[in-house]
Amino acid sequence: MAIKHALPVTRAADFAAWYQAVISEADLAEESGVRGCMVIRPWGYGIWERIQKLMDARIKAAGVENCYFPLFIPLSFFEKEADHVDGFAKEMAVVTHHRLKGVDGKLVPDPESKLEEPLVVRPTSETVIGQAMSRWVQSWRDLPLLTNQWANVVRWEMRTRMFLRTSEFLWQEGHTAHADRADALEETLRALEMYRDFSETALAMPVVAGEKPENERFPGAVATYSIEAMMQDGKALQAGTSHYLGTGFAEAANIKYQDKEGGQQLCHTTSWGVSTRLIGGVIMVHGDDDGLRCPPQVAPHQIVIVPMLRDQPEDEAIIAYCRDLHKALLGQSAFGEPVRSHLDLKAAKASNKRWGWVKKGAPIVIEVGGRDVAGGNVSVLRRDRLYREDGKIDSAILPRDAFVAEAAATLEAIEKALYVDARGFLDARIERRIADQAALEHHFDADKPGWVEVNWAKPTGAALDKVVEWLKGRKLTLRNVPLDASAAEGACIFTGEAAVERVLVGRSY
RNA sequence: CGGGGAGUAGCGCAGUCUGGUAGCGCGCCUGCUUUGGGAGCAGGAUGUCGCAGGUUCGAAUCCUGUCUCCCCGACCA
Repeated sequence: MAIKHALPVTRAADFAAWYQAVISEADLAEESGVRGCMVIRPWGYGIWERIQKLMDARIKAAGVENCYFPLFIPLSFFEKEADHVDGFAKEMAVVTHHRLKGVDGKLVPDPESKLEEPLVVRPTSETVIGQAMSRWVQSWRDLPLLTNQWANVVRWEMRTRMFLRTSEFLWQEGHTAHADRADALEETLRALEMYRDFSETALAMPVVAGEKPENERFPGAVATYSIEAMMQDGKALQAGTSHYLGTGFAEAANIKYQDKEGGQQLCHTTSWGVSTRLIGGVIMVHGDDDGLRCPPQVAPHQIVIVPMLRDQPEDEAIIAYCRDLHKALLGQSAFGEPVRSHLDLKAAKASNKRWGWVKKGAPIVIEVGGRDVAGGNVSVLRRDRLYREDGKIDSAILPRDAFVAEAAATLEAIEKALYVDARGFLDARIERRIADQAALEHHFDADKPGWVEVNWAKPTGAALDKVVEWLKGRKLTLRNVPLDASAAEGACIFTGEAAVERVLVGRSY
């Protein structure tokens, strides 16, 4: 008998529709009525708050300090860095007036209130932070300058998708200034490694860290690095980026320091960020046909207790038993933090509550009925393995005390199981033996083909454009050059020249 | 931004061609029954038909404009 899943559409039937179903059925986010902008609901925002908390701790541990910079950036700041302008000019929201006026019952911008200089809503903050850095950095003793901000940014995207590409999104942007190239590059790679570790540890989402090819660089950057995660449809998602900006932004914003010899030197700057896009990645890496499977470290509630109430006198005893269980769980510690237990006392039918938490992806759902109370047991549902082999719900009856004692270890086991599954999926779908373009093209005819790692000569300029054009015709993109790839041997798959490194090719979001 | 599709109750839809004052399923509310579970029966509530104009005695329906969403493309840290 076919399993009756909680979602109206399966991944296999329609991956894009499934993705949207998870977001809506798990109450992660919804449409806002504003083009490209979403309302992030408590469960979705709760995941973001967990991401913030864990990432912020890592950022601070690296000696980076949080600040806050303005949402509005004067147009003139942007004009100073040519590549940066080119990169973002097409997608900026611009504020031109500061007052409205009633005309025929409608509110319109008051022509009298036109701004001398338009303000753009930040798409990223290199320019305005650079402005501050130029004041903060005077001497070599002020370096390195390590700052970060948690903020919203706006990019007027042509095509938006919940969490993956929204006009407004939430992120953190680290901005640092250094005395020389080596120090700045080290910071760039430190941030990249921080993202790799965070993604794989906290989100159980395996990634490939590497350097982006020239055509994929951040506008104005000298080098861009990324972590790339593989979604269950085989597409790549750029889940985090880190840029070495050279001295371009320092030049534009006049970030200079006096060195030990008394000379004036330009700083080398970096910037790096991860965003609410990570949540889209978690959905497409861990979700299944019953909804989200939320990694325990970022689950707002790790264990949800659902009392099986029947409007009968024994309900009181069940609730008391659940409260006691809830309290015992809160006293446990998993991943070095108190366990996040939630007692669901909402006046809804127990079975509906259970399926609601399954769809939201709560790692462990506990059901407690009269018989459990009598026997001192709990009924345990692990979200990472919902069904038994026969297709029935895999609900285990365990002694209460044993469950409590094992709860933290179980959460850690779930986190690990999610990672192992996703890692297996990723590793099985990186093809490294393809040596010519015909085979490359053929490979992507398959279902969920994943990525291909090939030799290439790292062409630049027009030669690179030609490669990118060829790939584009097949809906393919260059993802990154993995830092841990083996050395290239032989000819470039695209140009036939001697290969210098290995690059990942795949479809992407 | 170009091509295509769509907006009617919380959700999914019918009704639109052929204008006559809004309906179905699920969900929701109430009651009864049921009880290791995604229940059954009965009754009930919920809509300025995306928004704004226009045509008309009369508009969910016809016309114009506009907003939002989905798919494809272009674009895209």
